Amino acid sequence: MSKGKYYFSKSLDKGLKILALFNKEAPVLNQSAIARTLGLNMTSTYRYINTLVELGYLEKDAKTREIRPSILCLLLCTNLMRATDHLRMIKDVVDRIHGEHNISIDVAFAVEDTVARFYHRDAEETLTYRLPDATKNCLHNTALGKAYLSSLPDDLLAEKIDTLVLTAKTKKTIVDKEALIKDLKEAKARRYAMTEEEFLPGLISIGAPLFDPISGKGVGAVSFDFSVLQHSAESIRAKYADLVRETADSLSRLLPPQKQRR
Amino acid sequence: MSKGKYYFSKSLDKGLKILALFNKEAPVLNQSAIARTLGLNMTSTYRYINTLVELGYLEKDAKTREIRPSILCLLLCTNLMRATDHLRMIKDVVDRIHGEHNISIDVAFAVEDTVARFYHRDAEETLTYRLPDATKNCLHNTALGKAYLSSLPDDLLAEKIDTLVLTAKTKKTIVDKEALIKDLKEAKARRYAMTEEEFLPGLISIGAPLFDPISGKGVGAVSFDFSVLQHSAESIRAKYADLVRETADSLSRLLPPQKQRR
DNA sequence: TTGGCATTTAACTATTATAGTAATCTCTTT
DNA sequence: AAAGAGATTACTATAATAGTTAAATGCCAA
Repeated sequence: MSKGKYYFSKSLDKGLKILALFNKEAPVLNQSAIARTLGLNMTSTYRYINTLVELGYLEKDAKTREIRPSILCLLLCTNLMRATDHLRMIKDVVDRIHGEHNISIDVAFAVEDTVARFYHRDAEETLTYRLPDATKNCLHNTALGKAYLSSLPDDLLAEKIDTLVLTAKTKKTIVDKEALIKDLKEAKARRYAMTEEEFLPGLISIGAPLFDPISGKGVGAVSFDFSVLQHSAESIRAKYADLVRETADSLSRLLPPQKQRR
Repeated sequence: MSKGKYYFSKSLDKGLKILALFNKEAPVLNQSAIARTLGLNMTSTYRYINTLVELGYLEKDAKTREIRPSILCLLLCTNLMRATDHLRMIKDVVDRIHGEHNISIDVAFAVEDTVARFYHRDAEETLTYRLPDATKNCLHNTALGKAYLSSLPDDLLAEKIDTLVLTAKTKKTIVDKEALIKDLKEAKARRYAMTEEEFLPGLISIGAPLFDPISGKGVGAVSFDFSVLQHSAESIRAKYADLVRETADSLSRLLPPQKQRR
């Protein structure tokens, strides 16, 4: 076993990778698909699936052999989600700002190449604590993503940008890496980022980064969203730049101290 | 390796057992507590925790060494919960009944000795899809629990009852096993169960069991809850017995086919 | 500061679990 | 009935883990 990975359980890794395959788009899978996706052979795949079935986290249709997360799995998830309940305080802050200013608000965290939306509030939305939509490929074209990127130190930013594929969601999306870096530098200087119809036509957003309260590292962002029909970019800057920065600061103070990677 | 467990990964089992330790009451744990609870030695505990930390599902406070589920873990949970989205249809049915009759409704599933409440709707409650409260020790004193028990075949019921501890939540709680069995037989015959202040003084509930649409096995229950101040047991029977049975039937039709255990 | 205590991490192998091949079984389709 | 795809089982060499022991680290009190 390689020295650095002496305290790493590959079996656990694989089992969790199987669980992580299930989502809204793939609520049901079969063994072959799992084996293929993870690059495992059928026997190992069978072993891990069987383990998860025996433990009750997955269930297998007796006839079709289709595999899906079970009710027990949901229970596990719920408990885990309850364990991170500090995040509910985020909701309270967002609700307050939303109530006072009647604006659409998003809070998201960056997890590897994904932006995980944690809380979202807008006009017709009355759900509470409706949970993350994970969106890939939006670091360069949303205020959330750009605010987060602007929080990174130069070396890490360069590294991230390097791996990004700047897909053009709209005509205004920034697709040139140099231009993006320039935009992010400006955002960093003024402590907020803006997107003007770079993600969706008609959508203007202003966002500020969230920082881990202990380490000071950027971990996510908060953004306010507006329609071009109601607001111009200039009026948004004038009216909301301070608010979005203050909101980001309030939220940052609520965050759980971030992980230490060994 | 014992023959029957040839296809069972102990490592995955242990890793998941660690994850399953976290909940609202225990949002943060340390290595010793985990080792103690699971009966693992420190090295193995360290290995699995370390694996989960490296994978990003847990995070460890650099100073205090406290361990907690991370944002990535929440993301996993959310995805898994989204995968079981058929359960959202349950919400729709419950909302409809709630809207038409303005009654408090609970839907729960039995998972081993636990009743996991899936959806709950009452007067002041406007949350959507607020997820399970797992409650132990309520099979004998709630309409949900009794309805579920009444759905079991005699042999399985006898087995369950055997392991139950009939704690007296109120003066009216049935604490005699023979009396409980008699009560459940009546419930089975009329296809609904009732509790009259057996769980909480002032609370009367009527519940009907949910059955897996394929196997026909009992998997949970739905109940309506009333206050003694507004309703008598007799009026509830007269008014809601049919409705609760029909609701249970509607919900049963929506359930995902249940797991097959090998 | 030092020493004592508790907790965490690391090194080290015997033991055990797992990977992967190949064989078998079980459906589905033709 | 035959062919084929997917799932399951048997079987071992190989790789991973358990558990012992030891070292490091952090914490607290003197």
